[in-house]
Amino acid sequence: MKRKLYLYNTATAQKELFVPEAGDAPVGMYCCGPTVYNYAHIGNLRTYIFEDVLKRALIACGHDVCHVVNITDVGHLVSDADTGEDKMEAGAAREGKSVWDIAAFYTEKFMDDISRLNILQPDLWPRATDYIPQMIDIIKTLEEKGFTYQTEDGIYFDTAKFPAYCDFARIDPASLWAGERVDMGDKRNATDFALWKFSPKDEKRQMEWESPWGIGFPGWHIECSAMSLAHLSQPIDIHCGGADHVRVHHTNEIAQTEAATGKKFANFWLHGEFLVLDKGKMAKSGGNFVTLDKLQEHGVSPLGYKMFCYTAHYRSPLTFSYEGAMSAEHGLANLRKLIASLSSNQTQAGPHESGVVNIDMNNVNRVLSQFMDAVRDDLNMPRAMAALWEGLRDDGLTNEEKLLFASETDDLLGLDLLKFVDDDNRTEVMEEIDGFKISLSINGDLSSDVKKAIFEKAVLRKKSRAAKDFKTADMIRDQFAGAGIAIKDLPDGSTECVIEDTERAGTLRC
RNA sequence: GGCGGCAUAGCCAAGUGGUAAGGCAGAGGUCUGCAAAACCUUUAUUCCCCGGUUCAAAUCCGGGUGCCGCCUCCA
Repeated sequence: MKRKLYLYNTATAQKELFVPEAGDAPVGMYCCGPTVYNYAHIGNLRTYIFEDVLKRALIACGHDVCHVVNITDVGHLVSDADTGEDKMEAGAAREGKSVWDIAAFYTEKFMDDISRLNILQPDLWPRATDYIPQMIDIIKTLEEKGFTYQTEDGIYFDTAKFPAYCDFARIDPASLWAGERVDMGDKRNATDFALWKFSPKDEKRQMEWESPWGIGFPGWHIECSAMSLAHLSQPIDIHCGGADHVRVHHTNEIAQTEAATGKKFANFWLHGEFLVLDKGKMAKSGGNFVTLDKLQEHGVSPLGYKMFCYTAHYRSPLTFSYEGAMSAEHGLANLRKLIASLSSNQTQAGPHESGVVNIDMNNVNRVLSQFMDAVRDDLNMPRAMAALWEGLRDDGLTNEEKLLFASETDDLLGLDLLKFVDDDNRTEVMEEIDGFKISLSINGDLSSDVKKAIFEKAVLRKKSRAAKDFKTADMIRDQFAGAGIAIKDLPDGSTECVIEDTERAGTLRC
């Protein structure tokens, strides 16, 4: 049985009930992917995080999904509508490598980012350069139908011949002229765009192909039409991308695809808003971009950043700061600790008797439906996260019920919420020395020498405290802190030393 | 210049007519020699400003101010 999912459709400018085109067949979901000429910054990544939630929500609502994300490894021009350098070629020149090397390198980096963010792998990762024949076919069809014209530097789509051109972005073509920023070149209309570009006569491009019109390379927009049509049936159920794609890229995709096929291109169009800085947006060209690695240097993990993205709705700009991202990192750590505390079997809260499996699905479903209602309402993650916190603190649920609830929500969130539950890597060593109970909680392996040093110092601290020599006791605590060891004096009089980093702990000596 | 969006606590932000979610940070408490950790409690009479509609407005309307995005490669 399918659950209802409401999504905001850019094409109609309203929330609509999502209905797949083809009944029980997998939902076709096409997401515009990266241009692999540089690292992805966290603003780019925000969009893939939103698309991941969308995909997981579709699955949670009972749909199968065929998810396609393209890799743009050719044809993206640096500037000036359809003139100027190709991004790939520029990147290659910058780094002294071939364009193919550049593409391979940044493709791998991007996939690594996706994996670190715990984003579900797309079913297909088509690369633009593998679809040149399909692109040429579409352009040929457009030519036959009279939608194209040739200029000195390429084949162009004549937007004047596609009257619905302005519908999607709700633009007034006349107003575009007022901007005085459109370099017309030989184009007939400001909105016309290149389908095929000829290689420059005086230089050899690294990426170029034969075509009926001459040696050259494809325009940027045609690749998405070719790759989406190659793998998904038309109309595509859902087409996604960043908000910046509405006006140009997606408008052009719709024009060329619908002109060529005579059919509707896609039913639902979803767009993720930008991650913004105090002063404007994050841009690859601006040099102010933050990568996942840079975030980690500031103490924010990839999943901490994902958590940060969940604080805002995907259709709202989200203001980035390290402070804000760090608060999400803390929030995620608190969430995991809270969830881990549910599994410790010494506490048995809740209205049920201990010793039996304390799970009443009615209770789990009650809080889970609060969470899912928010998700199903156009992916309202801020509300969903609030529902998660409230569910975990609901007195009407047993720990087991809460744990199941957390596990279910994590299928949607992908935050590794149960990370601290059943942490097999952590070992406990307990010793009683001179009447003092000391336990070590170790994450990894620790040599017996270091263990001995820790025990000795911990005992010395206890003795100092007993003798009211707090100066010595506090000094030892500081030493431990310096070695990444947290000391907790527990209510039963014992002391626990929590070792997070065994390498740092190794610096401690007797 | 044209089009669109936003303005809610120290920070990130939900909330589109019925009396302000959630997270982070902060404060107080329990515990402690002091801490840490944990737990408990608490934090916007008010939603940029000025008018208006309404029994009722953060939410609707008009005006103003400020910020941002798109129109150019962009997630």
